[in-house]
Amino acid sequence: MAGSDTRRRILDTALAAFGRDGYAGTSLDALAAELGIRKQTILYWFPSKLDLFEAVVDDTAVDLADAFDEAAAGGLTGLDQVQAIVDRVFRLAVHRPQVLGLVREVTRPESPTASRLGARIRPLYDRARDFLMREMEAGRIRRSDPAMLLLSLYSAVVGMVTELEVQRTVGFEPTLRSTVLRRRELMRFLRAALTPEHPTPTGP
Amino acid sequence: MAGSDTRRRILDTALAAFGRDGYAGTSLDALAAELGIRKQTILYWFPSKLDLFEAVVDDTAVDLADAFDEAAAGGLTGLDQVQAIVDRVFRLAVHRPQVLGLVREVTRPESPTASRLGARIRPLYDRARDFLMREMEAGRIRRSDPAMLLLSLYSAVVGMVTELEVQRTVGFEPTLRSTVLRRRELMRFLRAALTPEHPTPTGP
DNA sequence: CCACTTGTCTACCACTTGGTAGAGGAAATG
DNA sequence: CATTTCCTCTACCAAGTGGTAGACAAGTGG
Repeated sequence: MAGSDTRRRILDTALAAFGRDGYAGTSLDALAAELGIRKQTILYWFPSKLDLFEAVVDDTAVDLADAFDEAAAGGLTGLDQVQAIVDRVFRLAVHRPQVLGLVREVTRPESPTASRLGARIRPLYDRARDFLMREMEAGRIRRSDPAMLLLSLYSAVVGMVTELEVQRTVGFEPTLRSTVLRRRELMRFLRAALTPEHPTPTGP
Repeated sequence: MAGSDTRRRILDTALAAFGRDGYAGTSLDALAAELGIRKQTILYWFPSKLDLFEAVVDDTAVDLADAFDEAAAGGLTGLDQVQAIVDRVFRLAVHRPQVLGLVREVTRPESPTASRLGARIRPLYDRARDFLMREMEAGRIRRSDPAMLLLSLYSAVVGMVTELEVQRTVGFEPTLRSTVLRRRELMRFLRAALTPEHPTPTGP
């Protein structure tokens, strides 16, 4: 069926539009124009604007979960695992920056579905927290409140990645070099923040 | 003149509305209803919606600069100065959470005035970067790229503070206790991230 | 060939949007 | 008193909003 392709195209373009202009700032007419179709075709596939938005969010949550899984599959520990995830998020940010835009939009307190992505992401959150807890026990990560630490990490990473997007819109096409630089600096920051006070108990 | 009071009230309520619902998500009619006046009164004081938004941004920039100045006035150095600023930002977040909401809205790449607050804040940014550079020279802060470090700091702080708002909307009225906890955890995070590898040269 | 489904379209609707024109009250100013 | 200035209002408007109804073309299966 050829129509499924339309559905897919709508989802992709809607992701970019919602992430770029926000929910309220995106009109179905504009979205349709961008797609080269009529608004009514969108409403054929998704009964309402809100339904479309929720579908986009669900779709994106799957992508995020996949990326996360992929980065966590290596069975790394401590800072190496953290680094693997940061790398993966950066790769996502470079290849599909819209995803991060949507995350930003959807974590706005008054987002039409403030809780939706949250619910979808919850398992990832729990896994990350458990991971931090385990690594703290093992002395590979500085001991502190895992939930708070996770929040700090999340803020730092998303903030840095968002800033990449800002730079892009302002006109500075971020070079591959500058992106690599940012990622490296962020990792130095995180390493410094996460390393236990007394070095890993490997020596005598 | 009594009208100036109206202007003030419009600015305050608009700040909250724009910060909460974004620019596109805020309608002049809704804003007027919230104020108990007619939309045309708003348009009397501000010729257009965009003008109003820019006025709000400028107004907020002044507040931010003041808070920043106040926190920097003590002439502290190193991590103590950083802590003073974080404390001040948190106080702002607790007393006037709308301000942080607006910062969030205005730093969106496609914000109608993406560059405006940026321009207003630029001096603060430069001062902060210079401060970091000086402190690095003095060995009181871990050496790294000051601009990047500042970005990491900014992300971590704003992210943490935003999360306060998220928590509030989800229903968990953040207690004073939980707020204090967050601030403390953030400071531990930042201290860990900023402390130079070799302790401050105070010993022999 | 017919009945039915699928997908996209045109036509339209009620409502909201930002914005204009100008009436009119209140208060200062002559 | 008359005039002017300041402020808020009512009355509109054209353009856009999300959404409904239904025509129509292209399959699809019997």
